[in-house]
Amino acid sequence: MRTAPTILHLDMDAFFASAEQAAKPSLRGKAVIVGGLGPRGVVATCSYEARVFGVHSAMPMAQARRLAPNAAYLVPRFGFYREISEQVMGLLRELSPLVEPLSLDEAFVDLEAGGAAWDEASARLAGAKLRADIRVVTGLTGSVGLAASKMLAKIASEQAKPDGLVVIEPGTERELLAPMSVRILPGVGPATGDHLRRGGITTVGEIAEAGEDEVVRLLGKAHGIALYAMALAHDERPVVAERDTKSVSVEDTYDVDIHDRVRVRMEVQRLADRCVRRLRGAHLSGRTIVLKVRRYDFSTLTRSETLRGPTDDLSVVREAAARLLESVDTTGGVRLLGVGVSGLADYTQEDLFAQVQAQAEARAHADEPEHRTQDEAKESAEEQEAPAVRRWSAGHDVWHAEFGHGWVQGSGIGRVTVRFETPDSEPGRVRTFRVDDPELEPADPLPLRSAG
DNA sequence: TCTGGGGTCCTCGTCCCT
DNA sequence: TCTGAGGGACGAGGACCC
Repeated sequence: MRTAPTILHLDMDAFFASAEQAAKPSLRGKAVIVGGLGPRGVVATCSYEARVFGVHSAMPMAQARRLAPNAAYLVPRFGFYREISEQVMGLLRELSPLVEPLSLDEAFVDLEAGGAAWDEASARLAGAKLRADIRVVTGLTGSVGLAASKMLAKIASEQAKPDGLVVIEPGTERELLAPMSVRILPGVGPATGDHLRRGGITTVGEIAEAGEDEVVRLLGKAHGIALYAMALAHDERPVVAERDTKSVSVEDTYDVDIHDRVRVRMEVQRLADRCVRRLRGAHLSGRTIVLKVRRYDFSTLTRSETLRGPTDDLSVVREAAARLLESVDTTGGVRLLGVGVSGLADYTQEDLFAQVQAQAEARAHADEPEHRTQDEAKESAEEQEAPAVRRWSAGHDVWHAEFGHGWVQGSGIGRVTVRFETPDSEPGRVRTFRVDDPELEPADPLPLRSAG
């Protein structure tokens, strides 16, 4: 255990919503909710103004609309968020080579490894400078936690939210943790929380008092031992810069349950195609094919098949997925289907013919980004469905020959409403066009800070 | 009032081999 | 040939995280 708070955890504040507010002056200070807008969508992130109404992440969108009917509802734009994220991660790497991104908006940094800090004062300084730099480069705010371990640094950044910096001084950890809910510990979700509560444990201090044997009895060996250590503020997990991908998967939730078996088969084939494209994009192949089915009643089952060797062959994955589907009863309807590949290798043992074919197909999809992260799948789902009639997604950027740069505020019954403004303009005017207006075209997001 | 998408890790049961 | 123990691979599901 290190003796200085030199592990930094950065968490961008309401990241997707803040990025949208920065890009769209008319949304600043307003309730903004980003997420799936379909009938089964959920909230990905919402602005602090929306949280006042009780809206929060993972809430069904229908419920959010009831709580905050006048909020701005936007579809996530992962490409845009990724660009901002890369700028932020760049700032983190200036502090240390040991940066562990957890998602687009979160990361750990080992300040000691980079020589950026060695004691509390220097760590505090590095954290403050980072927050200032993020604001200059992106215009957004991030919260910073500093502590002697990853777990505590994360708890500190949670306490710092929004737009703050909190240091947990070594030696004060157990005292700080004791009164906190067990849910603060990593790995304690609703189910584990319930188990502990039934055992009479609701706070971190009570886990420490109960003793390791009791916690193991309640939760099982691996989980129990790990959690007991966390409750004593023991967390030796290092900051790891590079992590190998363990699996690649795609899944779709359908607006309406699918009952037709033929359609289910077709969807599984489509998902297999998308999965293989992602796999090849990352130059990977895998041995185990997984089919996921969520039925009408939300019960979820998976079926998997392990091949003799790794593959990235489309027909092999398609056939395996189709075989797996035959063992699943879908009468009653399915709301979600997914196809995944695990047991990954960075090469295949297939014959040369398959390799050549793979390369040919990869070239056919050369317009896809080379490496995709989990966040990009949602985006690709939309890219997939290039419709015959142009579809304008709420929040996406557009260009109009006469009025210039704007974004889609809403669309329906043959009309699309656009607000014309840019990150550094005043809140703009709204105009409505026909969805097939030839002067209107999709546009790339503008940078949040003008160059120079 | 319903519950996304992409991941990781763990547990448990089964099967097979020694 | 039968029986049991132990371990590894595999398959399924649960929990959790962002």
